[in-house]
Amino acid sequence: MSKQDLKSAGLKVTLPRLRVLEVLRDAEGEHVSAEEVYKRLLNSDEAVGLATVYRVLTQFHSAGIVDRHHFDDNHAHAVYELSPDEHHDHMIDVDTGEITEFVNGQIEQLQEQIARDSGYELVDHELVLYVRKRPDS
Amino acid sequence: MSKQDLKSAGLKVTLPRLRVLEVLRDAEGEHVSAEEVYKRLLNSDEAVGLATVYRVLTQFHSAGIVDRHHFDDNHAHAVYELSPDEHHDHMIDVDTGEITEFVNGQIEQLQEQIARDSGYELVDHELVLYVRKRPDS
DNA sequence: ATAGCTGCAAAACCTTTGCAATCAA
DNA sequence: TTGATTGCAAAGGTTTTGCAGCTAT
Repeated sequence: MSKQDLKSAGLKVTLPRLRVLEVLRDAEGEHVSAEEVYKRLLNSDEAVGLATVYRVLTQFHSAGIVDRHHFDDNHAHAVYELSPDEHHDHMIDVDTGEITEFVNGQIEQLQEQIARDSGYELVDHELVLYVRKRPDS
Repeated sequence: MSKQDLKSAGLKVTLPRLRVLEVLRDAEGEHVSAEEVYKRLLNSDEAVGLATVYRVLTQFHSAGIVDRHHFDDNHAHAVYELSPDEHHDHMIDVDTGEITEFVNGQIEQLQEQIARDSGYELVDHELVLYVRKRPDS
């Protein structure tokens, strides 16, 4: 239950935080910016200030509740998604901007190994493939 | 020779562009921001306007002359490096900010395969490992 | 000659912050 | 009650853009 997620992160259960969580849950599979979260809340009963959206998303990120990405497409702005149970990576169509998610255990394993071989432990990682539709053969 | 690189990219050979190239070449192994390139040129004979540095770096990036990264560390600014002959990935120490480069053919191959299996061709990719020094065992 | 390039200052953009009022615990 | 949270507006930092003058070809 989401209220519990907030409490265990040391965050008080407030309406704005629940609203942001709600938007993220409804955005399943999408990658939304702070601005986008803000806009989606404007159309609902209880709006939330943009500054608060930014603050809440940052707190969620620190708490491991959401993942943040800086895709090279969206030059400037960060996008967020609820942290998935199973980690996944991203593939972005450079022509359409469409984002596909994928999971590859072998790559995950290799990353662990590379870090270990260099005397590190892997804390996090980000893999993005920029791709283009292959002409039909 | 670098002048030729510019010409084949459809860019006129101008002093500002050569200066930026020079800074990037001298920064071998570093990952420098536009601001940083600008600063390094201030101390030289021929300074270059900050706007021009941004424009030139963007053009170089489009031309494939430089790689651009948005590491999650440098929250805001992008960093650049001359495109290496052999592609490499990055490992960032989350405590110190230190960046290490590495190459792993197996991962490269898997990426190609993932893209192909989804009907895409791989245009580019970005892999960053966020790591922490392992306590000595 | 002329299309492209540059510098400057201003604008655009995303994100953070100060502060007074409000709220959860 | 009281420290945390919020909204607003202002500020901050990076990057882009308009424009008049300059330059490479």
